[in-house]
Amino acid sequence: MGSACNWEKSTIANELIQGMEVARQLKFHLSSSTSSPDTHQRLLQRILSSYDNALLLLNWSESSAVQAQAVPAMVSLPQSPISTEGSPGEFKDHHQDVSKKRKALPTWKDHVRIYFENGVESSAEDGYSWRKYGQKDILGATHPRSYYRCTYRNTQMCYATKQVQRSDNDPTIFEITYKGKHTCLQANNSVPPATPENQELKHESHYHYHHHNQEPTNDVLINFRENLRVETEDLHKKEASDSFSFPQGIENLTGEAQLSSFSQLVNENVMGNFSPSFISPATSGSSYFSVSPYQMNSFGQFPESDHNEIISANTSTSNSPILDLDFQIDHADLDLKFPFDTPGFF
DNA sequence: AGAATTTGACCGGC
DNA sequence: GCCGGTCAAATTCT
Repeated sequence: MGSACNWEKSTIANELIQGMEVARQLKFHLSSSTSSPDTHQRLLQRILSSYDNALLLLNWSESSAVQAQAVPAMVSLPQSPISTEGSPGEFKDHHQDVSKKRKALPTWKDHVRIYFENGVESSAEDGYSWRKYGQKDILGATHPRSYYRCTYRNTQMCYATKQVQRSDNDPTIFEITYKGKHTCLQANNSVPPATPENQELKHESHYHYHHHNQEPTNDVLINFRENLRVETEDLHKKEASDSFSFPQGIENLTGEAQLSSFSQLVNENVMGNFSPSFISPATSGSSYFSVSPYQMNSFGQFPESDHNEIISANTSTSNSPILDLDFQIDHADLDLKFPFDTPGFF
């Protein structure tokens, strides 16, 4: 897959860019008397993760190709070349019957931090409608894990799911694991339903909510800067080798610098890694820039790897969650060949 | 009343 | 047998 190659390049670039951004942020924090050593540690960790991921991606180039071959049916699977648990060829026979067997869906994780800013907290919202279907106490975890699936699971056969778990170490961080891509058409992005994260927050954190009813447009970027800070963190290497985190440093830059920084990222093909979903603060939600994943192959259409974890950030742009199955892989190409201002695209 | 959430039971993987 | 993930009936919310 040629596109996969481009995708890898950009992903590696993303990692390096991210590392740089976080390094800048760390620099900023170091010169600030108010920041805590804890923050420094975390930033440092993130920098290391970024570089780890970049290196990992380099090493994984070959194996990802192998993986791609192993899953021929996964048309341009935007999966992270980094598979995860298990070796690349270790695909189980995926059953599509709705059994209780674990679904072999591509997965990726996000870490979303909730911040209080001027009394307004930001929470996670990814623009999709989720319905909680379970909660479990996880061994070794202080907080229970919540399970959500797409609201339109039955009506639109959308098998996207996600798990939300509050971090033990930092209660302000919610680790979100997405599985499967949305195949539903949640046309009413402007009126997104309540989000699980918010529920989490509502019930567990007593955070305040700030509603935004905006389309995922550029305004979002502005609101993003003003009202929230979201953080995606790299997970363990094997989980998030293909992660992209929104530049942490961005909030520490001055207004224009932020936008500049952001747009720079967007322009630098990172955009391709953004999924269309976005903030959709609309509901109970507050604004939150979710890093969302998406554009994975639809569960029903392709057998998917169980261990493709991708972290992608999203910007939203499209009303159609199902932008393109190749969205991530071909994002570089997409940028070049598919102007977002294409009539009818939005 | 319908939708969403809660929660104990069930199932499969390890 | 344990654990994580899902189901589905009961409950709560809108």
